[in-house]
Amino acid sequence: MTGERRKFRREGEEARREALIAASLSLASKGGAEALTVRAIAEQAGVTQGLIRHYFHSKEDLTRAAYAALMDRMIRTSDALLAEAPAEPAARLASFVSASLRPPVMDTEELVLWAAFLHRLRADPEMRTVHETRYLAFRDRLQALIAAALPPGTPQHTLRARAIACNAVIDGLWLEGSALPEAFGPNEILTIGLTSVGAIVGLDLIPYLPEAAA
Amino acid sequence: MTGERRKFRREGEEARREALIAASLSLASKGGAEALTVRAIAEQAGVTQGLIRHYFHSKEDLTRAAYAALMDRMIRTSDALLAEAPAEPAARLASFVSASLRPPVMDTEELVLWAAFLHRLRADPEMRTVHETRYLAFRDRLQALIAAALPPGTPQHTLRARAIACNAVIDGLWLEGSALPEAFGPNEILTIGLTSVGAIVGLDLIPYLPEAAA
DNA sequence: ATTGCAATTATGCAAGCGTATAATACGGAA
DNA sequence: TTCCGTATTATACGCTTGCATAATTGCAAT
Repeated sequence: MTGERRKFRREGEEARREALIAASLSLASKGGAEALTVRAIAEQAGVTQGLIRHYFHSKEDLTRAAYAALMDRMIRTSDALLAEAPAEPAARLASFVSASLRPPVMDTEELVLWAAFLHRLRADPEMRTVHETRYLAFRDRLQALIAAALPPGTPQHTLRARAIACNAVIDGLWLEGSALPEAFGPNEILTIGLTSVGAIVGLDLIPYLPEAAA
Repeated sequence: MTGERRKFRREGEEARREALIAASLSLASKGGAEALTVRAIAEQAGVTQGLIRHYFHSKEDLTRAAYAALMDRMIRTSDALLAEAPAEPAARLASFVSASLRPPVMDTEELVLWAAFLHRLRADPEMRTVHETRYLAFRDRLQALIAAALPPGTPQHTLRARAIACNAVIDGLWLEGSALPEAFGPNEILTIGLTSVGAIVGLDLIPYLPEAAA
């Protein structure tokens, strides 16, 4: 007669933390920051809300962990791509650029997800650190790719400047392509990305444009 | 003895709407989207919260109006700059780029402000339209500047592609410079912006680098 | 089987949110 | 000076939020 108490299984701490983080990212990618309520997260993870405070100090703590996990996932995805990329330097650079300007990276949900955490960077030093780490990780990879594609002996400050610039084009195109997908033709962003990264570093990357899908 | 009812003056509808919009933008630039509560907005505007619903259909309606006002302000600021810019095409292009990569445009508060509205673009078609309008307005100005600086007869699709690319570099540098100001040297972003926009359109813009402040 | 611990659920609470509505007082019209 | 429309304030309601605490139950050790 009395309230039927919900059955449950005991999972390890690690599994529960991962599930809660995954639930947070899933919700944030669809509904932005406002979708991140303890009740919604718990439901998505298949638990009740009390568990959140059992495994995380606060909801903000979970949010930070989710952001760190997201940044980590992005870096690992990128590294996995590079592991399978061609060996030729210019081709490697082109694959890196292309991958950033195509789904699933260039995608409205990905933009929403990123934006969900963006505003917290201002006041939260820990999240700023995570953000900076990821930004530098990407830029360093880009700089290594650029260095490999240019004549040896190119000065370090030139490499740094070009990496910052290329990273900026990619970020800008990603942002605009994700926010206004219908404003651009198929492959337009991709073509422009390769062209302008090529112009900045002084290479022709257009031969490496992947064959299109329509 | 009874509650001292607050004194007030009757302002026109226009003044009150503007005050509420200004209050919204001021709060959002410091505290992001979560700072936008009807009570905080009303206090900042020097009124009580009931007035918001008197002049706006809902808080969401006020938010939309504030976003539109922000976009409008950005465009008018840019146009005012161009009105005072030098006549020579390359110099004009360089001033446009420089202005975007310096305070008060490149600024953490400006980024927070922008991010406060970003997540609403997903589900709100009206705000998407406003966003698209501003994006295209900027890009069109950039494209006109590029066209003026290049030989006449440059094909339209080339101009479009270069405008999209330049806009992306500027956006990307603005984003990164606003989010991580301490990660770059003084004028580094500015120099990189002029260099890479120059590389994309095929001009040398470095001579137009404004003299620095340290 | 029994026990004991902690993982998990259930419940409640105070605060803040947006919104609705009623009461008030400003200021132009007469 | 009075009066009236409405701009403005005051108050309250219902809902959701994050968090705290108490009650339960799965499960490993014995």
